[in-house]
Amino acid sequence: MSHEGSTEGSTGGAASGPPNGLEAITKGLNPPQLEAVQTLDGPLLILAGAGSGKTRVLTHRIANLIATGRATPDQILAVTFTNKAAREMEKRTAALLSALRLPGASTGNTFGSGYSLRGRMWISTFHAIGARLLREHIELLDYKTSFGIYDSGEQLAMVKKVSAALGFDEKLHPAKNFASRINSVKTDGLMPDDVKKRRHLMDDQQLAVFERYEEEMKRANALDFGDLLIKTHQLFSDYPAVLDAYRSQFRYIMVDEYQDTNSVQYKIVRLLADGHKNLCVVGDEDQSIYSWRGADIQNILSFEKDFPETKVVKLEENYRSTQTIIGAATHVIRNNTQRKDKTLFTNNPTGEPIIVREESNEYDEARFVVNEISKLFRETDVSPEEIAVFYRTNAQSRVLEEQFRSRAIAYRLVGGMKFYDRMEVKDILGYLKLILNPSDDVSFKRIINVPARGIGKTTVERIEEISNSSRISMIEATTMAIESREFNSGTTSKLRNFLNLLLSLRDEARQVSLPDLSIAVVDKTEYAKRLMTESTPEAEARLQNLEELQNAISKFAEERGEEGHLQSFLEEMALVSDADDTGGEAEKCVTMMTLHISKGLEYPVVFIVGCEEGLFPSGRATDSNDPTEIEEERRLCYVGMTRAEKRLFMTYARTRKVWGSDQMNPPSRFLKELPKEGVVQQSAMGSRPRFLEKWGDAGSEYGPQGGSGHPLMKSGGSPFPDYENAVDSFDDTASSGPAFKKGLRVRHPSYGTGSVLQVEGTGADLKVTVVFADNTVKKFVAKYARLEKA
DNA sequence: CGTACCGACCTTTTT
DNA sequence: GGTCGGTACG
Repeated sequence: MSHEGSTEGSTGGAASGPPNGLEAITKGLNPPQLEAVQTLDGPLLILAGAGSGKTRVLTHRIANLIATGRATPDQILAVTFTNKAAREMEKRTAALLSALRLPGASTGNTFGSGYSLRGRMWISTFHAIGARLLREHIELLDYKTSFGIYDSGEQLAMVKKVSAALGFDEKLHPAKNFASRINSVKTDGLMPDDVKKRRHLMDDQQLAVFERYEEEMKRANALDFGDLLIKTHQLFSDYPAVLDAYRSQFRYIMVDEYQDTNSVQYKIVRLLADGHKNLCVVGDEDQSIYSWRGADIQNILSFEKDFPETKVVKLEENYRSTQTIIGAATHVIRNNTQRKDKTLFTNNPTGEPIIVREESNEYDEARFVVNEISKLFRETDVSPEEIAVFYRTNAQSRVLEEQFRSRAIAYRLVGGMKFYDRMEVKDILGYLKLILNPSDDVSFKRIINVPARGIGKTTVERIEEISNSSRISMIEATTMAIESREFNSGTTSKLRNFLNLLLSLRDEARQVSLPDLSIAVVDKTEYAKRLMTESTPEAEARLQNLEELQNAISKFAEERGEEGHLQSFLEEMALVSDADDTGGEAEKCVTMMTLHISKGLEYPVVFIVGCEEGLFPSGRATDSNDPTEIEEERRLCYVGMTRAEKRLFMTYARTRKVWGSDQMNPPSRFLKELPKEGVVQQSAMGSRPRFLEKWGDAGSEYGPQGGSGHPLMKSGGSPFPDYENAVDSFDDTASSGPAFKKGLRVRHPSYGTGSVLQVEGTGADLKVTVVFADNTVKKFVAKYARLEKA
């Protein structure tokens, strides 16, 4: 932030550097940053701690590559993890180059005042790059250039179709399981033939579905997310001429967030970089949080082995956060074993203490967050867009939203339920997809009777059967069925009308612009008309969403000009997922998002809510007790904490409604891993002296902070209830936090209701013995058992 | 064939 | 508490 911004108008060239006032490129960089920016040839590994100016180094390095004449913008390939990061990097590089007034800087597409790299430099995600390359060359792999991209929902629909066609019962063999199995092998780059050689990866049924799935995807001329990478790799490995062309084009390659690359991405990078080895990867093993989707932390841990000549630069100075925050985050991540040796430090001021806050339930927790935010508005000059709230799961946003709304504080959600996840939007997109790609059976099934046109389930099933048995698309199957008089005259005429509708829309697509086409779809399908006759609030909202979609399409077409056609729009819809730049909404809003999405961002004030065992770390991680899963959760905690610049709040609730019933979870182990220094423990439930003993001497140097009117625990007090000893001090009538106590009536999701027989152990080891109605006696580890008060 | 209601299952995290 | 699939009825 403070170290940002490029300096203009410097004169004279550095001796080692290129001409034309290059101090702007090197100015204000610390020694390791400088080294990274000036190491241009050969393999380079940048271990960039959180907030160490990574993006700055990358953009300056790109500028340096261009300024030294090593490469023109289109000879640089920069891969980022999200589209947002790509845009950010592009913007900042362009600004820097424009400030340098480099020769050639004005030859690009220049919009307004800036130097634009759009269309010249390759900065985007692996998936987007794959899509772009495949658009160009996929005919080599026997697909059509108009291929569609299936998101996870469409992929699941396809798996369902296949699974049903093979006669699997959805109850016994949920398509979801097949889909996740398929995705898991595909992120490792494996296709059915590979799995045949590694039969431990799938059982016969899974393999059968996988094979048929691939066959059907091919016929539908559709690619899933995994395909975008796998086919790109296949293109390169099977067609050396293509590989050679791109090898010579991309003379310099950079990969950001390298710790989150999966094995296919790794192979693609290797193929491209193998000739010149001008490969720079940047990452931080402590921020690897995507192993569940195939990211392999080994890629970064063994980079030096893969490229023996590698130069390693460590960026360890953090410019973002206070010493307190860095100290605490470091203290937490130190508990991980899968790390490189890297120590984050900062020269920033000590700053305010971290507040750890106990609340009785998730509503109080949300109220606390909102109260603190109002207080910040009142007492400091913090503005809404400087505040972020992070949570582990999207479901947690609801309660927070309620509180924000009730206190009239503007907020925005990043990620989660996306605009184009809405039914009506997906319906219209379904039409658009089908127009472009008539073999897209998933879209066909989606819209054949939307809006309702009297084509029922039986008819659709019959069409699907024909499609399956003749291995033809459902559109073709429909035509065939009509010709062979499959259906009665009523159904036949409805089907004819539907096919004619599609034909006329395809006609339209050839003649009119993208925005006009989408208007035509809404129009000719009578989609909007039906909604208008409904005149319910829901229908009203849907109409508004359609309008919003129309606006998005118009905006897209306007921005992209020639490139703004149907295909590029659909591609963008499939690949851009962060619902981030929705107009000016970001202004004056508090931001809420999952911890995962927060990676790469920074905010002066950060709240991390729901710090409880079973939620964060997630239940999956705590249940499995797999140390690698816990370590990944811990990295997630580290990521979240290091987003904060000045203030950090971490909260937990004693009870929380999960799936409609109350659960009691102990505070997150990560809270226990915080240092004593610089952390203030607060509880909204009054002081409970017994808790204080456990935390020991401690004593923070900070005095108690005002806790929005709540009684405040003295710093040094343990927030971690020792349930057994705490029973007495809990006031069950005042707080909703029940403790296990002999005789307490409890309910278990599978065993029903019973009463507590015995309580032993403390904290995370607390065990509860319960006798149930049918006299069975069970002993639970309280932490894992989903016991609730009956 | 369409709609309205009931119950199962659900929760990680995302390109 | 919310979604999706299944079922019963109009």
